[in-house]
Amino acid sequence: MIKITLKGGTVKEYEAGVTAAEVAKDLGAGLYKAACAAKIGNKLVDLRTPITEDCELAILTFDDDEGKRAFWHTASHLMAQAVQNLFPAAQCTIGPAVDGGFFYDFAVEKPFTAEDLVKIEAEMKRIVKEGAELTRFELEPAEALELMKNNKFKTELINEHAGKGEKISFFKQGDFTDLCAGPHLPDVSRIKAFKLTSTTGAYWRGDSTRDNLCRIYGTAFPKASELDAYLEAVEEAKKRDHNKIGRELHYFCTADVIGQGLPLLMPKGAKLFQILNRYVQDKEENEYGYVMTRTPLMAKSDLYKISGHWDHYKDGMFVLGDEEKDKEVYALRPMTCPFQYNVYLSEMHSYRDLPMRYGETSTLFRNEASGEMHGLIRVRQFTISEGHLILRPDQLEQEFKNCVRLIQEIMTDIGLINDISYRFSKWDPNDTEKYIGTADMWNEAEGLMRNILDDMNMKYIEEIGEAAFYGPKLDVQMKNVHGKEDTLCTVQIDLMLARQFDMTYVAQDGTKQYPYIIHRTSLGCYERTIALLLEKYAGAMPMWLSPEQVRVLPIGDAQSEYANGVLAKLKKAGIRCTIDERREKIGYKIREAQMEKIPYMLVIGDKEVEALSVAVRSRSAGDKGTMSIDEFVSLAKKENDEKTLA
RNA sequence: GCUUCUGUAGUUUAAUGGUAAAACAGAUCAUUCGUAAUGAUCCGUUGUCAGUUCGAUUCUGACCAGAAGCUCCA
Repeated sequence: MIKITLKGGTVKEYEAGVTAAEVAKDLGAGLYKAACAAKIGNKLVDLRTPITEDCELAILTFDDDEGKRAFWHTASHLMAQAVQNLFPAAQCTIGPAVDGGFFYDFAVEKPFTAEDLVKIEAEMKRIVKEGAELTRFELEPAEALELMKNNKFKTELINEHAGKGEKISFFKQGDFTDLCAGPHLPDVSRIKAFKLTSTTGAYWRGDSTRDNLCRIYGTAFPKASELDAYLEAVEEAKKRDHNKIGRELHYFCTADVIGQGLPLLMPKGAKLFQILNRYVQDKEENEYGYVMTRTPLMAKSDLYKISGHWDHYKDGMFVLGDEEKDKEVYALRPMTCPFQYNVYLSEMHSYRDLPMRYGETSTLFRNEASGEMHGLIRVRQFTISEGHLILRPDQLEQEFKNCVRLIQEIMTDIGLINDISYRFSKWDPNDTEKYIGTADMWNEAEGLMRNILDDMNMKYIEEIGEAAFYGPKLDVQMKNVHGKEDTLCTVQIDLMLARQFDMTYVAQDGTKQYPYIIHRTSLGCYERTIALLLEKYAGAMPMWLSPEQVRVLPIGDAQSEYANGVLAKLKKAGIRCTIDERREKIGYKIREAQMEKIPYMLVIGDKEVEALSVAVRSRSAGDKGTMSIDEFVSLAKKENDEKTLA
């Protein structure tokens, strides 16, 4: 007999060799029916796994993240089976669970169409009705290769696993067998509600030089109502898409003749940019000891050769001129680093001068691949709150922490602090081509960063191969309405580029030393942040970020003089406001202001003129009644100055 | 760059191998109105370039642009 400790600390005894499924059944029929996978200790296992020794056991259902993934993963096998039945020539490759569902990649002659998806769904329904059990079995690599000999993709995977001396595990349901590590549901019939959402291209193993596969995305749930709720939530989220709302509300637009990835900020977008920019610059200068630079938007290729960009990033740069023909070739800058380094290089620095904190509102140009552009989130020209800190090694920790603190303060003020996550982006030691410097330097830089992050008790995920070519990064990540994650801000430790540029300081002992460098952004890329703010607030910007904060709405011409007086008072108080003096009904003017999501409307009629007051309407709370002009001005000013987010 | 899809007025949407429709927006006129749409009149369009055709917005191709995904993202 073995002792199994369950959730909540209950201990039960079972025969050795009992499976997790059997334990679940023993605990309750409901739990058994809902079980998707299990966890023994910290190890995720299939429900069929026999348990041979004392352990902690958790039965995972669809409500657990890992249970969901097993559910979706099984759904992907179900889909693969349906595809195999309908398109026998389609070769299966891989099909994992992802956030919100699953996909499966197939090698096919002709990509699937929307009609094909409908047929595949119908076939899946038929299979579910039959209700095949899934069974797991293992083979020696040679046997596995024999079984999958007609599938070059599976063969490649088997050979890789075999190289590690592993047995090869398979899952089989009905007549469909797939190479897979699991875990899986015991039975496909549990997958009651599913939808195939889209079909797209994908590369084998994510490598653009290899086979182009056809991917089908889908999602699945135990209940139809859950599926409906999910699909509705996805639709709702899309309504907040900055690319839609930002254009509708006239924050930005694009023009075919100007080019891809080159959005135009309209007056409202430009105003929001200015609000954020002034706020960031003031904060950096007044609270964090930055000095500003203003450096050129382009440079000779020589500069990028020193920085390493010419070797590591030339494809991503807009080069002006022809290297073959022209004596000198220029390129638009894809980053600010070497420009600010040259500011540093222009004079001698003592250890007493450090840290030097250079900030710049910096416009950059990156020649992104044509399929990459997305609204304001991925563009070819953008402006970031750039900064480089030149430091002595002993200053690294403090300065790094301050960079993180600055970011956190800004994220708090603009209301995104609870929407961001942190990523520790490391180099890939197996892909040294992409990086400069030695393994020792990388280990040192990453060790320094890890210590600081842990010292700050920061929660972060680690990602290999996401580092900059010159150093590790702490990336501040945020998801857009489509669930796609992008980097908002970054703080990077660079022990390498000071050497490339021969940047030095004179130490206490008179020797020349190489400084450490921190590359960082505080608010990140303005365009991207504006995009994510639009999505966060569905266009209804908090007062302090609203391009137009108050609109004065006189009911008729008779109130014009008084209304303009109110406008002047607001302007004097620094409130961004306009007046709508058109001869329209008040309901019409209100509707427009409401749809433009202006925080406050001030209705002015004879009563207000008489009482020297204003009738306040808020976009969220509606008619708030009348108050004196001064009362409203101080209320508006307070909300603006305190950066109220509600 | 790759896969799939899309492109009709400023915007949202309709229709068609044979003169392209509506709403909103805009302009003009009238209306001076109390918390989400006053009325009338006018204005304006098939992304671009080729091809097929007597005739193309419709079919085909290329290009341009947009969407989702892949790849990429210093």
